[in-house]
Amino acid sequence: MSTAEETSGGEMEPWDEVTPDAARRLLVAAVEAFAERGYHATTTRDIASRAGMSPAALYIHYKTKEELLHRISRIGHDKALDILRTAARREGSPAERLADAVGSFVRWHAGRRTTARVVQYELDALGPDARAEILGLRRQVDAEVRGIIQDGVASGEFDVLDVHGTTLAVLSLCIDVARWFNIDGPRTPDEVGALYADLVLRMVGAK
Amino acid sequence: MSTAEETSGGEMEPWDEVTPDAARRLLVAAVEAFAERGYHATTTRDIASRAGMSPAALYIHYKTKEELLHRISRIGHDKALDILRTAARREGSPAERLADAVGSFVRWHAGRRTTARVVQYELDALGPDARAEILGLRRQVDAEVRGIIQDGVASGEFDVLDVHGTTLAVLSLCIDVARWFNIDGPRTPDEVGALYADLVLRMVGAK
DNA sequence: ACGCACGCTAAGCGCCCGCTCACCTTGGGC
DNA sequence: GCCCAAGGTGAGCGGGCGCTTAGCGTGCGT
Repeated sequence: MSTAEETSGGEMEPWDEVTPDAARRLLVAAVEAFAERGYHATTTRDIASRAGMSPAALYIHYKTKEELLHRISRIGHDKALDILRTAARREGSPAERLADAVGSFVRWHAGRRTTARVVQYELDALGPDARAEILGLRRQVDAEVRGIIQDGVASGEFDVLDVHGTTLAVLSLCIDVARWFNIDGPRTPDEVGALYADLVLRMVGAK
Repeated sequence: MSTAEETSGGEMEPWDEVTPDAARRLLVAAVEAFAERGYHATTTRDIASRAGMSPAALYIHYKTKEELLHRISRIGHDKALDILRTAARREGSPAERLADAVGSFVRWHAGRRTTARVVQYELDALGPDARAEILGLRRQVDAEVRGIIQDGVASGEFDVLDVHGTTLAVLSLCIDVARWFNIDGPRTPDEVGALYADLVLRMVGAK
């Protein structure tokens, strides 16, 4: 439960794929603004001025304010899914894989809290189509974690009565980190990741 | 871990204390609107029309839209705290008290999901003074749960390394129910409460 | 050397927001 | 029967919203 070889706390900004530079600056500004004040309370003027540009500049790179949220949400969910897949598909016992998955997932939610907040809590601000796309990614996230837990149950390593419910609870626990985690607080993302990995192993009754 | 004698799922509307009748109808309308679309995305016209009144009627009973949120948040936190205190101070072993606390707290977050959503997720929309008042209530919520866990550790019934961190995780798990719970979904509030009480007893290593 | 595509800005349009105000009903006390 | 407080309405205010448009500067291909 202690090894932390995976990325995730990795402090590199994952927005490198967004080009050109001005579009990326606007997107990063939007992440900060949405995380601080919420999507609906954020104005396009606020986003533009954080990026050092005029309000109209936003519309050169994005059709609407909602497209910004959609792009952020899409990239964030891709990253979260990638983190879980990497942990789920490494070699090792179900307990090791689950601890790795929870540890890296929590480190991401804590270390990249602004992004995670937008990704996890602003889903309802998306229109129906974008929302449906993101919900598809969430089902894949759920499937990865459920897969690990099922493996542990099948091998007799875990003791779980309600696999779906426990999966939901594990993900719920990780996701809520984005709500309460404070970078100035007493815990580092690594510490929270380690604590949560331990707690989750207890939840599944790992031997 | 199975007994569920406590209230909390109790379906009586807790808004009886709000008078006169028109003020209560406006407040209930605001809870629904805030829960569905968020505080900032909700208009005063929407609240008033849900209550069957004109937009101006709102300002007879409340000074501002924010006062509505403040009242909702205050009453909701009082209720949540009351639920936890009742469970924490009953007689019984730490494990029984913790299971009761988690069970009733979760049943409230699931059964009264609209209120819980507003209470737990719209805190940042309050001004500094109201925010500080509510944060004080949250510290009392934390203290109640921490107290039970500390009792269990002291009596040797629980095995917990990080009491503060585990308390945070337990509350976090319960609170996030308000985000994902769907009244039309496969689980009843009672079922989720029972599942979560079991999971939390595992988290604290209850004998 | 020059044109023009591209990235950006200043200005502003139409709309809807939170909130106010002048006025209208209604029901109980005398 | 009359009055007035309490509770309601319709109209509308000042302002800020998301977004558009006309035009400007600059760098690159030729």
